[in-house]
Amino acid sequence: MNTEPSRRDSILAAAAEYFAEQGYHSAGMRGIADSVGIKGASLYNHFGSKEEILYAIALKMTRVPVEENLLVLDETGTPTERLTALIDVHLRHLAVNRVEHLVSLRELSALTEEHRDRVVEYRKYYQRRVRDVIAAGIRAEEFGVDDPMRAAVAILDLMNGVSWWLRDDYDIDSLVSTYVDYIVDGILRRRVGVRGGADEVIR
Amino acid sequence: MNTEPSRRDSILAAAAEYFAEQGYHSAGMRGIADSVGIKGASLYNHFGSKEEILYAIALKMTRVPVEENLLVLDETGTPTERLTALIDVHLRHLAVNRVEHLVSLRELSALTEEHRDRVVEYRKYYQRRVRDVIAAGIRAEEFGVDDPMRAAVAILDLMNGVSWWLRDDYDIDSLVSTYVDYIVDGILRRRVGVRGGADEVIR
DNA sequence: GTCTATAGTTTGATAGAC
DNA sequence: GTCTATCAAACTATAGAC
Repeated sequence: MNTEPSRRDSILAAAAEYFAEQGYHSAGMRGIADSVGIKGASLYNHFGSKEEILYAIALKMTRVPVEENLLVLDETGTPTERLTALIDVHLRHLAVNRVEHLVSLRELSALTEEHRDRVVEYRKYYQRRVRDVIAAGIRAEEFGVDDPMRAAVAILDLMNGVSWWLRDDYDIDSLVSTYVDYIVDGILRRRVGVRGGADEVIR
Repeated sequence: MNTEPSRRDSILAAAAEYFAEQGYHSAGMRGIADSVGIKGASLYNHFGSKEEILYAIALKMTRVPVEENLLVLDETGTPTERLTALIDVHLRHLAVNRVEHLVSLRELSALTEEHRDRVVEYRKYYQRRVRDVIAAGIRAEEFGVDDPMRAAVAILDLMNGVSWWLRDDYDIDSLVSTYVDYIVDGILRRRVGVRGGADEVIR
């Protein structure tokens, strides 16, 4: 098995770093090529255009979470357990791919309309799946919120905000545990069983 | 009193719209000028450079909140009351200046180092003030979180995330009320007085 | 304060040798 | 697949007439 990163992957990694630091439109093909150790023109042997590089990054950061993170929602368990598992994998995936995540959030408007639509579709699907597990939690009387979609948007904003400030030396286990707490026991106000419903707990 | 917007203000509004839509580096001086109804060269009678336009937008969206929003933290009241008031004014300010807010969040890296430092300083100060009122709430046994700074960052990510998706016809009163709930009764797990502490309520 | 005209760079992308 | 050389276009910013 070959562990060498392909040239294509090297380009994507260098471009993501560059786009994150300077912004997509400010970063030039020559700069990206420099980081990889080749000349600007050689990039076009691997990608048809600069926008296709951005699209590859954005697609990876939206399709992979849909295909991998969402699997934990299909396993057996209560809505609380399944959502907790999703928060865990979501934040860990974000932490491992922090710059790519930041770029795909921030540079969405730089994509062609067709590519942007594809990316947005994945994001909306992810959002709906989060909404659905929240709705299931409400029906199971585990969660105490009114509007599952609004809660899903808030929760995703909260988690994705991490990509703006996360540092490499940050303790991810601690981050995950805190954010599970903020979301499941906090925003969604997980009910406590015998102690009564959320209405008694709050206000 | 003159209610006409100055040419300078018209430029800022048009530029913010343009930057929000296309991104700072992609938006050209000609396009901004077109929106205002003048030629590109005329912009330089009002701003020394394109970057100064961005700086004016970013500065307005960081200095004004510090000078105005934070006033509510100095009024009398419990930490819960003061933080609730801050969430209210923060979200309303964000809603009124949505595109400027989005631009100043997203295009921070396009500022010169000196300008970026100034903007970041305001943001950090704002963050510290939020942290402080959370810390006061913990001491008063109103809030049940461990790390006030981490909670402050999360709360600001949650609120600022709104600028990515808010639409003009959104019901702001409802938004404020939901987010106060998410934050004060949710993330910070406001204690309930006689019913016992957060330890009893959660888990 | 706005205009026309343009300087001076830099950009994304292509052609063709090797 | 990488290189050198280069094109055409777009950019920010300036000069100078009005």
